[in-house]
Amino acid sequence: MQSYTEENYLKTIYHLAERTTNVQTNAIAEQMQTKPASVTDMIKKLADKGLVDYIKYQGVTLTETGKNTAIDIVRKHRLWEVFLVDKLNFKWDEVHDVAEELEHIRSVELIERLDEFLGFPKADPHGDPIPDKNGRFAKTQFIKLIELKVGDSGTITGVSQHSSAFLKHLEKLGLTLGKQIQVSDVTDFDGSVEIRLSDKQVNISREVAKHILISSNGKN
Amino acid sequence: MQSYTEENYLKTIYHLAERTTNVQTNAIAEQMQTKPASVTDMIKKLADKGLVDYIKYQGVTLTETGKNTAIDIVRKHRLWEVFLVDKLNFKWDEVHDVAEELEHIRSVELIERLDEFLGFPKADPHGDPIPDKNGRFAKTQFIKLIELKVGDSGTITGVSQHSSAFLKHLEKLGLTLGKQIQVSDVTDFDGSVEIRLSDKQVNISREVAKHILISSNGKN
DNA sequence: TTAAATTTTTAGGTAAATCTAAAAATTTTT
DNA sequence: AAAAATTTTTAGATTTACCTAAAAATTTAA
Ligand SMILES: [Mn+2]
Ligand SMILES: [Mn+2]
Ligand SMILES: [Mn+2]
Ligand SMILES: [Mn+2]
Repeated sequence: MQSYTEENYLKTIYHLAERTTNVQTNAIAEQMQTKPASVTDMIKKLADKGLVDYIKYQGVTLTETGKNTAIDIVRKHRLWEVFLVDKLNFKWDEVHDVAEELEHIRSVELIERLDEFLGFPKADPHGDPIPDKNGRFAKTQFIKLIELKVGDSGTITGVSQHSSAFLKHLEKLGLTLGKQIQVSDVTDFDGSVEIRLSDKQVNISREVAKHILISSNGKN
Repeated sequence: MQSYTEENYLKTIYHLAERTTNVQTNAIAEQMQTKPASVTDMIKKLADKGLVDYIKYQGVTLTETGKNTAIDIVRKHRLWEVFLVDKLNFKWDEVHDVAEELEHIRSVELIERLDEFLGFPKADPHGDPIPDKNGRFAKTQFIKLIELKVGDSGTITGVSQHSSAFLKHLEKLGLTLGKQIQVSDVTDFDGSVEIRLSDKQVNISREVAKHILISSNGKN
């Protein structure tokens, strides 16, 4: 049984490992809003518990057990987010912090029943896949909107930035999950992207386009 | 902002104060499954924070702030219990431990929306009243079943014992909330009570009868 | 291939919530 | 009103999760 803190470290390491091969102390510290020295302390503890493999100065990797634990927390986080949005009418930009607390509630029964109550959802409100109770989930194949060429089209299926400001911005532009889009132009001046939606046309900065994930309908 | 531990202490003191006027260190220790020395430490801290009034060797009482905080936790505990039973199909004997964790989730918005989602319930699965968002709730007037005389009837509206064993026992006997009962006999030998239900007759020990709460339909 | 910059670890400490053992205060019993 | 029993507090430690400052290792740049 892990403390909330240990669980948060495992989750952070898991997410960092999705992007980089070897996860560095400083990266963990930044993510956890703590100091590198504290991270080193915790890594040693997690290593003692067999949750991470650790060689001094070489970063960490999750062990099988550690990875399973992390995935379980991710599962809980995402299921609670679905609950908050689908059942309690929260907006997609309001759920993260509460889910951050709820994910630590320890009851296998609770999560299985919640999953069922929600209809075994496959993705959370941000398009992220929800692992099933055995920790399995499809590795979704997204393309960043920024990578599309003029004329390409697809469906918004996720975001790679969960800040409230970003999500609110997308909402205002009508760029929400499930929306069908087509890139109609890329501005020479600043690289901003012109998007055609079913009913309107919007312009988004490169920065925004980087964090919108598209499931492509192939080239057009 | 209080820690989970502080919240649990406040809630325990609140519940003990419902029964006794001055709440003793040892009583808190027993309830919290900890040592009296630890309780003294925590009481001092709560007193420093203005959540309890404390005079050495004289026990504690909650301040207005302390009491409001405690009631808020009780509200959350009971709302989550309703959620677990009504929405996730938990039995009334399965919800306590999970609610014990959920009650500490800190989000005013979450609880208000949960309350609404549940239809603003007035009582939890054990018949205990749920404070509204201003901390107000009707002080329910119960009679213990043990206090009824032969011939008296009423409705089961609560229990004063939340252990799984006790609740399972009641369930097996068909003595659940809302059931109409009449005392048909009190056994001379062991004081056990004979109860008439709509469809059957059951016998319960004095110990069980002490913990069933009845809203009386008056004498009969 | 040194020197400089960066990353990571170690050393030593703090605060919260516990504990045990022993002392002090209060209450109950003779 | 003593003595005995009970309750409560104090003293001194421990564990967890942090911290700062400084040392050590690694990586990058000159
Ligand atoms: Mn968290
Ligand atoms: Mn999410
Ligand atoms: Mn609790
Ligand atoms: Mn209850």
